[in-house]
Amino acid sequence: MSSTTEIKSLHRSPESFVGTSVTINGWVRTLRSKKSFGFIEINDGSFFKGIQVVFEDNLDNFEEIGSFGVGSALSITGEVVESPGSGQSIEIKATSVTLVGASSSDYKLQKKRHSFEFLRTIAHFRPRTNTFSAVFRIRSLVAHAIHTFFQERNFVYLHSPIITASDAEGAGEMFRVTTLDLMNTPTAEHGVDFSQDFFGRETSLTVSGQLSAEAYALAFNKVYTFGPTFRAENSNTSRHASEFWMIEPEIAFADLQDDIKLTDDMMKFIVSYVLEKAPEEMEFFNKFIDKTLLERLTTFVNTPSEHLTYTKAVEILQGSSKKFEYPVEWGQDLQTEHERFLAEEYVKGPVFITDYPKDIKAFYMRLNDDQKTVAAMDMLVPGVGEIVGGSQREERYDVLLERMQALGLSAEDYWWYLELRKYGGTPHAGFGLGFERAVMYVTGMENIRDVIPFPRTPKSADF
RNA sequence: UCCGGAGUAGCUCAGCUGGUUAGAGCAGCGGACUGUUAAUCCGCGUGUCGGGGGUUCAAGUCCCUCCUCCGGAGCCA
Repeated sequence: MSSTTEIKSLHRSPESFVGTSVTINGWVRTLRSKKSFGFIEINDGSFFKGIQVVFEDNLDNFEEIGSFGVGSALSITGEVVESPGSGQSIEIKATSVTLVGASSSDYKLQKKRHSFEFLRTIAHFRPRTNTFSAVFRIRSLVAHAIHTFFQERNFVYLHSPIITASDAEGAGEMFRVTTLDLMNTPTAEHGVDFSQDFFGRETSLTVSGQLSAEAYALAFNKVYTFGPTFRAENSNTSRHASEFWMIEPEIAFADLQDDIKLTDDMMKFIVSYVLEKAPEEMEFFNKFIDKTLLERLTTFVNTPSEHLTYTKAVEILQGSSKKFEYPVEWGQDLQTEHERFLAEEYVKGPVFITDYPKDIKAFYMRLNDDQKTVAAMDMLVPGVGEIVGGSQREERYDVLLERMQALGLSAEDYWWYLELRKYGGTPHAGFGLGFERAVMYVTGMENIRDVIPFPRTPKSADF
């Protein structure tokens, strides 16, 4: 195949291409043909914008070109010229237009506006639309930003296992992994005999890599995981998916304040990175998806984040004149309406809530000196809500064991996790960032299904 | 899972207190047009009215049930 030019490079330095001949490969977005000439807008996926191609009746397949449908794959060679039209600075005057892959008139992606709901039903075509082209380029950039952030700070990227032994994580319903014949399962005294299963025990898809990350943080000091996680919860919301990606850093010799600092630095790095690398996409989101997006993101990057303790947050909520559906009471978890009020109305920006009552938080979170709260933190952002959840981990063997016993957890199941506290344990902390929620925050997209290429949610695993 | 809303043409939607041949815009197709930008102008076609059951002389419209989707809540990231 002859060398091709990416449309992105045409847009980034148009002057340098004027007068030269280029070949581009891409898909037809719109095609308008007239009696003796016509226009093709073609997009190759390299850039948010496509390029306009002019074809005239001196081409031997002029008639045929006029009949190419939206979605056709074309290879076009031509001269880059300054455009006499007002919509673009340059265009390509075609010397050859070759049909690589035909489309047809029943192509589902029409040259008109479509609802996101409809586009979800044609998930294989939606990356060819402006919005999803931008979304998934940003998603890729956010992933790169995350790796860059941690690698630059000498964190080790840990691949935590995707198949895990069950009952060792305790973060929601899990998808079972088995090779047993479901029509004829071997049974033991108390149900299915998992000793005959592939791994000789009951296994599931991971719901969190945190426990693995803790072990590795106590060897490498600074690690992060970044991979898929699975929750079999019957959650039907715009913020939950059954399969999603999570970033879970873990740092040793560190406390909750270090953890918060890391979270804040990371989030600001991601936002700055995307604003710098994808200005066209971000302007598009600001114009068509959320008109306050750029203002919100630049404010976030340039403003120190707010911190509130849970206790203080409860006081604020109780003292506000706002009427809540659920009453606010110390000891109760904050409801979505409370979190939204704090982030969207009280702080008007991202806010860290720390030191929650121990009874509403996980067993591994470090007990504070007041014996009532734990060193936990949630980062709440306007629009998305909880985007990060983290904590300083309980490093004291006896305190951890006591806490597990109080919650009825088996020390046997967590034997290696407990051993980390017996041999060279240190104060350490970490957090989990929902990758898709970060993408939603950065793009302004409101439904998690629209920031995942092929989303898995309850009752939906098409494609 | 709970609460609320919706499902009618390829898409977005209208269709009144049941009434006989179910509508519009857009997309598509055909034609016109020397510079379009979601082009414009003229012409053309399009339906298991989400599935099943029921009430009725008659159901897109009323009732029951199931399914799916959307918004909110819970669970969380």
